[in-house]
Amino acid sequence: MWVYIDKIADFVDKEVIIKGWLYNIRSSGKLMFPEFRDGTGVIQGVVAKNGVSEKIWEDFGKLTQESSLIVKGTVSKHPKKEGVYELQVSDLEIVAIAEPYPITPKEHGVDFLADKRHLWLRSPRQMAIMRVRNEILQSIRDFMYENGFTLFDAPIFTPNACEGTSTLFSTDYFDLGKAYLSQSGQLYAESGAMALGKVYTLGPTFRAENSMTRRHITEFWMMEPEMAYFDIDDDMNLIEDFLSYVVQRVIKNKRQELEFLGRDLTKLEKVVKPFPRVTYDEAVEILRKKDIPLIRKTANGEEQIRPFPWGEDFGAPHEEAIVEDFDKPVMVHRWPSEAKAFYMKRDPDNPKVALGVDVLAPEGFGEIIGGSQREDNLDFLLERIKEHNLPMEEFEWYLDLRRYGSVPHSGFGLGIERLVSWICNLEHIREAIPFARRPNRIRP
RNA sequence: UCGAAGAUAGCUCAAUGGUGGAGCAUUCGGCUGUUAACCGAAGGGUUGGGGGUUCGAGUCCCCCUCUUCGAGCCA
Repeated sequence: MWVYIDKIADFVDKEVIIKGWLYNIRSSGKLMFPEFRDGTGVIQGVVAKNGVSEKIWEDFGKLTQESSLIVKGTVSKHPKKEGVYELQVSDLEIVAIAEPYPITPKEHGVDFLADKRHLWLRSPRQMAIMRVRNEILQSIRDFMYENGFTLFDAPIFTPNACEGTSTLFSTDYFDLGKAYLSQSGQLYAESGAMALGKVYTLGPTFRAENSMTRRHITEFWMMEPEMAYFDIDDDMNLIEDFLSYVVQRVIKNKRQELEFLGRDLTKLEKVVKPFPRVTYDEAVEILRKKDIPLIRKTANGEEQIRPFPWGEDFGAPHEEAIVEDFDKPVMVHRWPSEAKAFYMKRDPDNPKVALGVDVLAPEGFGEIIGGSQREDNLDFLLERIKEHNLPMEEFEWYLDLRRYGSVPHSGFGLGIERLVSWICNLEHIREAIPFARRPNRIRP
């Protein structure tokens, strides 16, 4: 009977068939200890020379790392290790002998592993990350579904630039000129919210930013909910509920994987609502008290250091300083409107700030969510589009949403790979997606 | 785009300006409880590319390419 390794404990003393690959093999004269993996786990086999036919013994001698095979044997408990099972092998069918495998059980450099990404994904660590990613995406879908959101897929080819064209990938689109790869589905989600009330998009987005950091990829997945009649506080309430649900569910269902990745679960267990809410003004106060300055390179290459001025965006050291006193995600809200996107609504109580919110993950993982209440007034929106020098004709359909029954509404965008990086405690975002796209890498 | 470090065997790394080595992987041999098993042997190199200094360059100098790590930008 064909069984998967993760279910092997149910088959002690029974004869089973495992279909998979050879992960490693050790031999000790008349004994061999092949390790089999099948995608669900790894199990050590025991092959005794006097327990199998001469042909099977010889066949095991031919096996190389990652050779594919089908083995038959009896499941037994490990003689020394509690809770560990072995397969007493009785038969072997070689499916394919693998050529010398480039990824050995020893250490490798990141560039080499990136070149062999299609094979690297077979290592236990990468498989654990992919299982956590799967759980994260499933829990997102479940949360949205159970809370009355409708999945509303946004197009990937777009004619317009949501926030300027400098960071867009472009391609030819028949007789219609240039098409751009979407960097956000938000504007389309807003039209969905006006139709269905609560919607979300979930799909790939693209940024042509030459950012070579551990937190950037050029193609990343984003989840963007958009809710009619939600103000900025409703938006933040949703963020709390949502993030708490996802993190706690991943801990519950993927504990083994997180532990394998060396994740400190006590830190994730603290991620339950409410989250601290810090206004931009308060955040600037924190930076001044902690003496974290703004450092800028001037035109002649000199470093200019000054106390953090109101109105500037936060860099990596600032985010870290703001987050370090908290053990939960921090919601920084009410940002200087000058620095923010055209669609954000100004605070009626203080027009200098926009009703935007950024969620900074703990432990220095930085921004994982950016959201806002949207400008619902047609005239203000027209002003903003002019101020930002955006092509008015491309936004006509978007302006219609304000012409035909405009309502207050809010939403946010969540970077899936950054969430995966944080939950898995990854050094680099390249491990958070099967095939990371970065400015210097498009293969494999 | 800027700054720093780096590129030597399939991989990870050594090598005062003076005959380029080791571990793993591969091949062969040994071992009946191995755990990144171990022991023995073998094969494996245009030292990223180009130019220069020198009796002699992996090593020093210049140019280029690529990589890594930071910064900026952002999710």
